[in-house]
Amino acid sequence: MTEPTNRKQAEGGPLQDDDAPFYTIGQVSALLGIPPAALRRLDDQDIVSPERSDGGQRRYSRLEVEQLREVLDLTDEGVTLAGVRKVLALRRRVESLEDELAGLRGRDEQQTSSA
DNA sequence: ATTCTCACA
DNA sequence: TGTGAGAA
Repeated sequence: MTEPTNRKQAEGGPLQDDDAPFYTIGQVSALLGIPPAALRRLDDQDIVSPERSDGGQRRYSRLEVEQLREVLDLTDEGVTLAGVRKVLALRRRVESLEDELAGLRGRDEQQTSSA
């Protein structure tokens, strides 16, 4: 294996490895090449809001860093923060609809196979 | 040394 | 969006 396969399989919630490692705002800003102030803006605008630890400092997870990359792609293309928020809302909407569809599909398979 | 909030241009 | 003051 060339990659650290430490991925959990069946976890009972949003408590995965991608949510565990927390980066400081400084690390993330260096990693993404954007000023800390920009990260704080994103948090204030409810686009990517990291958890806070002890003294109220932002702690970014891997997942949030990835979300940040997506946001940067959009803003680089000229999408405003308000627009990004809408894109994110639509993205969540699609996910929930996909889940709902998966559920309906499962129910339908029961009927179809017993018909 | 870092990060936080708030304010200003 | 970037910068700086002042506190933690």
